[in-house]
Amino acid sequence: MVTINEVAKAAGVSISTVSYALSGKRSISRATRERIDRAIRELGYTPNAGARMLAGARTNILALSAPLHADGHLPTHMRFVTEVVRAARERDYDVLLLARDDEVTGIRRVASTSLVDGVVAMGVTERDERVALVRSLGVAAAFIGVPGDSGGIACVDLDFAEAARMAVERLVADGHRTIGVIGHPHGYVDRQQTFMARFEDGLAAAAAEAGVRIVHEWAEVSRGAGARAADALLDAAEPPTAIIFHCNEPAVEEAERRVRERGLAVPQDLSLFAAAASYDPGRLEIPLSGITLPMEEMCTSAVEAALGLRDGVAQATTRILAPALVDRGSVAAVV
Amino acid sequence: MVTINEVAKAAGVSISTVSYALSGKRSISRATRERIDRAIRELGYTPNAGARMLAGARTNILALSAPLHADGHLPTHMRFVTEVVRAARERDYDVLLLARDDEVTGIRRVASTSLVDGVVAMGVTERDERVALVRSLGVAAAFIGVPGDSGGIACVDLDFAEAARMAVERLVADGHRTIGVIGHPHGYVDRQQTFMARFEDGLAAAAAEAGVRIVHEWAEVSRGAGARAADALLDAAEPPTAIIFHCNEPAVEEAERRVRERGLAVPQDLSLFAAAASYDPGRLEIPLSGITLPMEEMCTSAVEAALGLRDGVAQATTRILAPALVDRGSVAAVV
DNA sequence: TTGAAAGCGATACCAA
DNA sequence: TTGGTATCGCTTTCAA
Repeated sequence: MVTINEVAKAAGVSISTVSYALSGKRSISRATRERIDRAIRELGYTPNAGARMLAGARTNILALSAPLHADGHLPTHMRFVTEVVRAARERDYDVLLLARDDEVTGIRRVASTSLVDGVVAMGVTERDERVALVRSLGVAAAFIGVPGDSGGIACVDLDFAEAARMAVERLVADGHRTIGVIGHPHGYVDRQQTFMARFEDGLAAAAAEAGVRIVHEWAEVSRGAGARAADALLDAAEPPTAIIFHCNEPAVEEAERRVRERGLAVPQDLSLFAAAASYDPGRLEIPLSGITLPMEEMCTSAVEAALGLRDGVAQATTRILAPALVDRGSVAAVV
Repeated sequence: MVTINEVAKAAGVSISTVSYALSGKRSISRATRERIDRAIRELGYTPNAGARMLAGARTNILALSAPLHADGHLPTHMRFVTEVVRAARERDYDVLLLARDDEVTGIRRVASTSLVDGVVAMGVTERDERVALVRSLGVAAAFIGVPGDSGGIACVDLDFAEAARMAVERLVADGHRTIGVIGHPHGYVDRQQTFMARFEDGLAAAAAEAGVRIVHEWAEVSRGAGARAADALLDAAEPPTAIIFHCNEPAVEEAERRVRERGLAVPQDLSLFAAAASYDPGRLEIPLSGITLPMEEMCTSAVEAALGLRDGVAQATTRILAPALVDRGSVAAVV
């Protein structure tokens, strides 16, 4: 392995000069810089990561705590993971993946050994044990999702309450008075994934204000659950005239198919709205008006927060992203 | 941060003794060991990762090169990733995820800086540039999939040719003479994912030997592709009496639904077989007889290979796993 | 069974 | 603009 010593020797300078040439932390004469660059190129030198970690203060590695549940949606999960990797790489960071029951203990391990400079946590719950953990470890961290006790830690999330409100208000504006909602598997609520409660609160508040009725169904992960949820809503005595989807893509696809099978035209007979979609609602069989989860921004923001907090978690703040509603013609006035 | 020095001081021993107590590389008296353990516990000591990497020869980090294509199946991809993480963690290794166009260049980066001890590569293609790369870098590596030029490198894969042969032979044994095959998106073939050619070769060889006809369709990722493929097969002048699925779960689900819609009973009217399934064919709407991809074993084997090769890539070998056929009643004799 | 000390390969301070 | 060198925290050889 080529070391900085050999480069220095080859370039006829001291190792500190090579180091500074590499980091750019002090000015180097043109001639010296060129000699160093040539030596580096010719020798094929790459600085040793371990030595850098030890001597420098940083590792240029970020940990991603990515818990996956049995009823979780793998494509959604994977998109978050790859977006975090992208954002990290754009900042010259590598990502260490903590998964498979190692999402919590792994944080302690990699942080206490100074393997990583920061931690990004996804799949955040209301009483997330990782909050206290990163606090006690004093490691820079950012949560994708807002836990109950978020004081002093960095979080980023879509404004789910506002997303729900916008969905309801959009439908109410078109005269809908009974609105169906198909939600994620109920396990999401049970394990207190934070966005669920905030979405539900937003729904209830907006519905109360507008004086409209909300009918709720939950689409489990099993095959046919989306269709069954749609049936349950539409078979009711007073069926909704609009449905808000707050569930994963497979359930939406099934529901759309069932709607079509029932001979209902969208939006003439039934309005559909995708809320906080982790997929592209514009590419469904029936493209849906709605709000898409800003994954890219969420992950970018989380990575930046996890890297910026060099002095610990104290200065961190919560960032709530405003939902953007895109109209695709799946919502219309009640006939 | 607590260092080994402080532990040594607190325990009243030298740092080398502490180090050896930690690594277990030389025997320590019971009394000394207890004093050290207590000091470690009381001080909350955890060895510094950077220092370990620098002084020791290893980093306890493994890189996972995980290319993802537009037509790739995210759940399958994710399962491979998590299985690699599991296998790595069981061996006290962490996984650094290389993705998002960094699957190749990332290998060079993490290997040349000695950030990782080994590399596991998935999504292997026939002429995979990562093969030459790991060879030139001299980094320990293991491929999940067998590239064209696999000499001297570690690979592990299911025996796709044998899987195809078993599928054909199973159907032929029940008298099927025209067999339909629904394959992965054709992009898999175009980019030369190695398992595709081997599967196709096995199919062709087995069909030729048995003197039966193979009719091929490819299910793209678009919605409805699985159903269309099934229709294309069943609408033919001489429709197959059996279908082998060598595609992802969504396509299989669609095809099954279409089969049902066409009023065909399985296996009375049509036999179905899942070959090299990345999902559980037993949990489909119509449970399928077939061969499941042994992901767990593949990933475990890859991780072990990537870790075992301490002296470079020279002693690596290819490991081909035998397919296991499980009968679930979806195949029967032609009427 | 234990200790002293020489590295490992960088970074960055202090001088020049 | 550049060089010398202490330092980071650990592993491992060599001695005792």
